[in-house]
Amino acid sequence: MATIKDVAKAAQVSVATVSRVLNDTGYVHIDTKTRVTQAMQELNYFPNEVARSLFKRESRLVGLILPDITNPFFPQLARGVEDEIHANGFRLLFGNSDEDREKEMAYLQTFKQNQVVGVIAVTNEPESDLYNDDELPVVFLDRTVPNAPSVFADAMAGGKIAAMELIKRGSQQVTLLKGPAHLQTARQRFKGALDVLTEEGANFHVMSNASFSFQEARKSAKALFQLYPETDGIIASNDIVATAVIHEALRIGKAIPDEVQIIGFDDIPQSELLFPSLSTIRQPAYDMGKEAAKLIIKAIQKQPIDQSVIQMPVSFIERETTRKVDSQ
Amino acid sequence: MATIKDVAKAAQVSVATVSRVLNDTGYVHIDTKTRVTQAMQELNYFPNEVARSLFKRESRLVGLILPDITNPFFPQLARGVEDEIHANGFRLLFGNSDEDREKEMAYLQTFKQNQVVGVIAVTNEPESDLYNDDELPVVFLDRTVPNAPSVFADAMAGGKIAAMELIKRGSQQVTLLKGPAHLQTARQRFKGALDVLTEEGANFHVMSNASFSFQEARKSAKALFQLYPETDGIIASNDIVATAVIHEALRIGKAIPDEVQIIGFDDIPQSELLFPSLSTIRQPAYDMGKEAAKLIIKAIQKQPIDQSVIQMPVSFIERETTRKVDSQ
DNA sequence: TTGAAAGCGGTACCAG
DNA sequence: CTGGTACCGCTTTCAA
Repeated sequence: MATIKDVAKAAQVSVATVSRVLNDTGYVHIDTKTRVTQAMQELNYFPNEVARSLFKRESRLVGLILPDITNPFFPQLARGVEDEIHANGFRLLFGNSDEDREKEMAYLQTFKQNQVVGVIAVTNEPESDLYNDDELPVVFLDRTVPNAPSVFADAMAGGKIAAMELIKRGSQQVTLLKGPAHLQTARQRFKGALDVLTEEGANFHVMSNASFSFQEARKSAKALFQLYPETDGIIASNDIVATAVIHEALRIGKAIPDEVQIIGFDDIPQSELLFPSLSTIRQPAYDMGKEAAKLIIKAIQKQPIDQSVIQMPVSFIERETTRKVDSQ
Repeated sequence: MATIKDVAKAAQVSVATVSRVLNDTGYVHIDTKTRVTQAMQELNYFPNEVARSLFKRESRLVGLILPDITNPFFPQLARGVEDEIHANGFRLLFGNSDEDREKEMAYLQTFKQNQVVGVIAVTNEPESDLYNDDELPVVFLDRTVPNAPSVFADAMAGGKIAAMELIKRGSQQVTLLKGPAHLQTARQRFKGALDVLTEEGANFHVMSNASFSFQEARKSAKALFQLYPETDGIIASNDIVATAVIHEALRIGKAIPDEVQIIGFDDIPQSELLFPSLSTIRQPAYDMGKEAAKLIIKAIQKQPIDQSVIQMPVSFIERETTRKVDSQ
């Protein structure tokens, strides 16, 4: 790799001058600029980002911490942030935390050691002092605390919509699958649905399924149909759980959506590919990632931020696990 | 952030000494070592990786280039490499290429500017001079050229197994869905299946579906059942395509697996969650990622590499889109 | 066993 | 308009 010195020598100028044309700062005669530019090309010169970072005390890197890229909700998110930061000349430093505080801390630490300019985190511990560094801009994605710069979906509205759509489509006996208690989104979804069900004076049951894993969800689904065989409408805590419910319904011969309607949350890519395809409450994951990236970029560039808490809208995606409204 | 100078001052030694205890190199008196260590703790000192990288002319970063993290096959790969490099103290610099040469080049360039110690790439252009840099170790994942350090699955064997399993399970009229011609894995799978079908003297058709996208695959699936209604066994070019085939079969009322058996490739996570769940040829994606990471780490550490071309085994995952062998 | 100092590849200030 | 140079934080001779 050629260095700035090599270029300076080739162009017969000082490194200061090369730096000037590189950064387009200060005066430099048009002719020498040409010479320098040529030298750069001939030597296939690209500035060493590390040296730059050292001097400036900041890199062009943004850190992203996700629980697990293998969980189908996160790739969309990741892609959204990556596209946006890439478009702004930043690169992504990435780590899976497995929702483990130690891991999270380790990543954050090394991110800082690499002088990242900002971090975007999907974390269960947004209030921890882990993220309490006023040197380093942080935006929380999907999971958050009040007033922290963050991007998340309107989970409560999602819960409400799910309940309303089920009722509108004629479910009389709804069962609510309550997700992991430590996830605020899950709690909000639950609360939204609960509120509507209560208001509407509907009959319903509540079941906890503490995990989003498919295997766990399977057990919950099985239990659900045994405990509440009269259920004709199910609000699952997310699409994975909804998938397990579909499986169980199919297995025991319940007709979907005629005997039982099912609604999920998230709209992960495979929900469309299920059979029957899953009606669900969509979170705009890709856009959420993008918004988070935009926020962090503004913070990095110290631009004024009008809105640092961004709630994204959710929407009902009607597919085949709910009845058509006309046909009820 | 405290610097090495701060520590030196606090411990009343020179920065050289601090550096020595930091890196455990050279002699340093036990007592001063203690003093230094204490000072580091008190100041919450962590070495600046950027400064280190600059001096050493290499970072602790590994670059990963994938076509698109949103494609369900890749998160597993990514997770495999991330886990392995993380365990070895490296961090991941990540980018989506969309199989676009320009993007790929841009990432590679900035990776180099950030002095990554190695890169792992899923690329269609492994032979391009893009990757022809003898300074920088590269390992190709999933897609490769002969003799380049790489990790990939035995696609040909996969194709063979798929064909054999279908025949063993009684399919008489197989249709082969041929994947994108530019992907070597797709070609190999196809060839493997073709060989077996030919050897066995089976009746079969071939259809091209040039894309792995679900929408395109849908069209191919539709065409397939129109053109070859007698088909009773389908080898799809991957699981996404197989999913589309399942959909179409279900839509037109073909019984799976009784009237038509279907086999996919990859074993992406959702294949298990389909209904009926998909029988498929599994690629050990997570392990492939891990192996690639191990390879790059060896290269980085200049350890001897006995095997730089690693072919991973594939396996038949029997689920519900193929008949049971006993029951035929 | 320790410290001084050069230097990694840039940037930016100050002089000229 | 251009060059000299100090410095970013760390590592590594070299000498003491």
